[in-house]
Amino acid sequence: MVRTSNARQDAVEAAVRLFRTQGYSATGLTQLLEESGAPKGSFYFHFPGGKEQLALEALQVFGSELRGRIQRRAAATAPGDEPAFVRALFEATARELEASDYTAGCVASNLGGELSSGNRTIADAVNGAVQSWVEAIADGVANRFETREAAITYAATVMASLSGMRTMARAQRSTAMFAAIADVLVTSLPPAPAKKSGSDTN
Amino acid sequence: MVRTSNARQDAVEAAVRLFRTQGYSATGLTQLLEESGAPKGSFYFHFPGGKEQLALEALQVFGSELRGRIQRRAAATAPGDEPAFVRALFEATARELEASDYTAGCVASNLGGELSSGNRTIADAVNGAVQSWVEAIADGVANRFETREAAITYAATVMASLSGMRTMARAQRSTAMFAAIADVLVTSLPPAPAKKSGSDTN
DNA sequence: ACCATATTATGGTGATTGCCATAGTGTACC
DNA sequence: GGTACACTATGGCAATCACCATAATATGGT
Repeated sequence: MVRTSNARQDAVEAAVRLFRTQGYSATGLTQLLEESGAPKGSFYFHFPGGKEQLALEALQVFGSELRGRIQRRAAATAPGDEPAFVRALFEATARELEASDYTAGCVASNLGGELSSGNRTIADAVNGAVQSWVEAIADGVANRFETREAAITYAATVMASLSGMRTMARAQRSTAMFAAIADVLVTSLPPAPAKKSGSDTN
Repeated sequence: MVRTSNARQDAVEAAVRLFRTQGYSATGLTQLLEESGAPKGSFYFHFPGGKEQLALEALQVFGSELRGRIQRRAAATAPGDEPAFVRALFEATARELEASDYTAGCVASNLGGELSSGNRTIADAVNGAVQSWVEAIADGVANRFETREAAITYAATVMASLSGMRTMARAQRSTAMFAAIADVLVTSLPPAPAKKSGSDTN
């Protein structure tokens, strides 16, 4: 119960929202604090690391939210249902884009594009978030692959496609391609294994 | 030879370079003009539309350069060599990233991420560039598909994966995944057609 | 009631942002 | 040699940038 103040959380949530729609550099601290309702006076009390610290926390929050959503879908995927799992990932992204009128970008993608070249700390955090999503996707398709490495490779392909499609769809203001592209990726999913139950003794 | 001044071209080239590594908002006009050697006094003479016009021209230049590279590879692709074409696209992106020490981002991706939500003009230009790349990729794999639509869908998948992988690789400072991901996409390439020569009368 | 700490207000720092008006210089053509 | 036009220098615009020092206030535990 310690102390009560939602200023910190408000600021981070606003950062997530704004970094998604306009990126890092275009988002000023003033706009951020105004929209969040958080007081300006306490910003450097809560975030002594300044704007960069805020970005790291926003990345963390956005990262684990998305990871949670993927993990939930992966856990609900029965052996054999992997195609539906892959399709659901694209479907969910498409719905989110439509619901947001194509403003829902990706924090990791935006921060990465602007800061990967010059800020190793942020680059590492971006990479960490992305890798956690890849792992979660790999969990959802693991049954189709013999090695973890192969599952990771496939999951990375799905992740890259999702990220790239999000960017393309935002510019195009259309989600028309999502379903068809999910089909392409389902095509390269290996057939379900014979389940080591018996008949394949060699 | 009308007039001679490379100020315009210098500015656009610097814009391409800087928008690739740090994006739009993080790139100030001062930095841009300093690095390009172009004089500050004539900026609004050459670009009355200001920074946005510069962005549109940078997008145009970057877009047609990349399209040219894809088209050249597509034209050099013999029927049956489509897997090599797809692999070459990933290979080229990987080499470019390594050569630039992972600073070589994508102008369209960066401008899209920062401005798609609020600037329809830029969003349309981004979409135009991306669609031209998709078309060019589709030309390179056309032999494997019965309809143009199917080729475009596959090409869009490749494009999205390339874009997403570029972002991921920049944050990770590694191109280790590129070859394996190209393999995944080659897997979902349909087999070469029987070449309407004879044996398939039905 | 008191103290320690958590949180915020206020007001300002210098630097930089994109943009522009005005004046001037260069070169080409007649 | 003079006119027209392409180009650039200069200087400054108001606005915003991230950041911070200082002081005031709120709120907890004791």
